[in-house]
Amino acid sequence: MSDGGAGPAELDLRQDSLGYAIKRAQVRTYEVLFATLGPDAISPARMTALSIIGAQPGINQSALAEQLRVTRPSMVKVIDSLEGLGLVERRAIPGDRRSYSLALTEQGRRELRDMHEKTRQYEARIAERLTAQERALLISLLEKVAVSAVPPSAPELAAGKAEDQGP
Amino acid sequence: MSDGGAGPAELDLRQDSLGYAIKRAQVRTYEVLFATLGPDAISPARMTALSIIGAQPGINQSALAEQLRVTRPSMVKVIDSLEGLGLVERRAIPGDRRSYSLALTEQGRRELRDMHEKTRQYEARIAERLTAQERALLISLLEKVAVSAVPPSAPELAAGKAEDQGP
DNA sequence: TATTGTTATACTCTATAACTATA
DNA sequence: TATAGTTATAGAGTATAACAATA
Repeated sequence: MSDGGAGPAELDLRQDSLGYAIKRAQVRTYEVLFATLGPDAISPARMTALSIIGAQPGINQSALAEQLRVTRPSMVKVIDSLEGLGLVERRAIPGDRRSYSLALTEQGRRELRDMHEKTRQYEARIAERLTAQERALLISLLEKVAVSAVPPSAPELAAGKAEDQGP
Repeated sequence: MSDGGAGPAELDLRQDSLGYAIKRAQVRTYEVLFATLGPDAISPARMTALSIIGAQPGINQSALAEQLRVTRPSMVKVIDSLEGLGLVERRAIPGDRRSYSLALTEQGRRELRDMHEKTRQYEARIAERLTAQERALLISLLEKVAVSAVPPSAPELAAGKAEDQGP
């Protein structure tokens, strides 16, 4: 084959690929998310951080970093920005002066409620072609993928390429 | 609520969220992908570019950029790196000296075949908890999400935050 | 004029390594 | 010694703007 082709579609990596189907859906949902939230929205990782702090007030940065799957240094910047926006507070903990207790400010709670309303629209849009049953089924099937086993030594290998967990 | 909490889990953005379920599954599949491919693998975007060039030999950079959903300047770097690795060639087109005809080299074809074998393992791993029927169902449901309508003016708003399309 | 590819530049996000303070 | 947070630095990936060559 002198034209540089690799032959028929057998070698098309996108053909019958669950991984590709997930990635494509995720890219599209992010397009819808950004369009729904508007240009001034905080990033998905920040949204999730805000949501976790709201749901688990008092959590510290290390535990939050673990849940978001980012490193501690990366977490610092996220909290810095959320604090700079007046959405989150670092509060001193009486018993342990090494760490902070993270908490939402009043403005943070307002922002979270507003985000919750906007993400309801977003959720409706990305599921517009699904019945309620299909949507629930899709979520449960995705859960099964999300708990698939990572091969040995995977965390290390994947370390440099990880992505944050976002809505 | 003086502890900074936002109330009960109603405001947990990750609760009953299709968007979050998709993102979580995608993050996990990438962990498995990187672990399966090993540390020296080319990036998912490069893999997809290679696959598209293999399936559509002669495609030019602009058309490829469109399929990968990246800008032309970004495409230049991807092709530069694939050419630097000896996997892809820019060939002159007799009729139009503005653009190149992209084609795989022999090494590029070998690389693509090798990637195809590795991604088979990867696909098996991420689907390990699914039956064949569930896997097919999941893909078809994800397709419905991937074609969900982007709200008005979405492409512009999402432009600065887009991600590449990967396997 | 429109299209293709390129360069220059900058931004966001993430990581690793080394450090300080505290336990 | 171990843990929490921080700083400094670097790398990958993406974008926009401006430009040259060609159609």
